[in-house]
Amino acid sequence: MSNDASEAWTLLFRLYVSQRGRVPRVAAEFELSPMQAHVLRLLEPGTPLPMRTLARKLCCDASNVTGIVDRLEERGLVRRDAAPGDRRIKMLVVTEDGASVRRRIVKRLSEAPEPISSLSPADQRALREILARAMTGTA
Amino acid sequence: MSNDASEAWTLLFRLYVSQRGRVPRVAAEFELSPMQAHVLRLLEPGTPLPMRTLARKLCCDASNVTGIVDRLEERGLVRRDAAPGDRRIKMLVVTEDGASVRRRIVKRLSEAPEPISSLSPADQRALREILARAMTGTA
DNA sequence: GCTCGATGGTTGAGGTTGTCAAATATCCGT
DNA sequence: ACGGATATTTGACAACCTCAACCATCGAGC
Repeated sequence: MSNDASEAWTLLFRLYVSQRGRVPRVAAEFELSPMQAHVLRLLEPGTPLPMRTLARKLCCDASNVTGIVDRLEERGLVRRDAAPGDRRIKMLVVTEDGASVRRRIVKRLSEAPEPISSLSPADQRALREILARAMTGTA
Repeated sequence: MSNDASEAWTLLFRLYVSQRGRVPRVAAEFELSPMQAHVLRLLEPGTPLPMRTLARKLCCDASNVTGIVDRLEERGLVRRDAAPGDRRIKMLVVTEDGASVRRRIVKRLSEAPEPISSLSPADQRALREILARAMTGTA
């Protein structure tokens, strides 16, 4: 483990933490909790996801997901569909309303924050390329 | 706003989210909640911090900080000291125990995750340098 | 077919995080 | 000394989170 790697990670963490307020703020614009907005973001329209898989993505207990999805479902942003072939599984699908809200949230959250937007164009491009390489294979 | 900047930010966000489980896991090793570990990290030993300032760093309501600090104080990791010159303010200081736990948490969390450690040495170095430039002036 | 262990999801209890409104104490400018 | 701002706390209430317990279903093997 190189020093560069660990320092880069620490800086990346610090950068994210400095933007800690963004998700809650954007979520609030849509009257959603931060977690609800996050989950909505994770659900790709047209690609149903089993609850269990979502729990794994969130690194949290399955019982936790039940409540979060309950509240998203009450707002009509998400639906629980049956899975073909396995009656235990419930597939999460984004409704039309959900897809609309999701699109706007994704757009708002993709705006680069000041620490990145103030970098030189060359740095921005290099950063994008390096991070793209880092994320290949991580899904 | 360039495309590179926004894509770089989106990738950085994805990378962080893919490591979402780390803080809770490390915090649990010390029997702390994620937020307690985060706050302990924010408090530099030898540098007292007013509660208010901490609330601003956390982007949350001041009343929230009261409870978090209460629990850290119960464990003897943090202390509320009087501020010289202004009796309204309470300064947070890390105790000896707190500094010891903090040191170990910081160390555990600074280990670079797979997406970064698997980058080439040149990319790791470039990433560190670019992020360092991004974070100058952000404190 | 039938049993058994594993898996997906929910429920209930209990603690933590988060917001808001209201209360208290202190500061500071006039 | 008055009055508006600031720092912190309290109480009420919603959301998040984990754990243990539960039910339904699946799948392997007899």
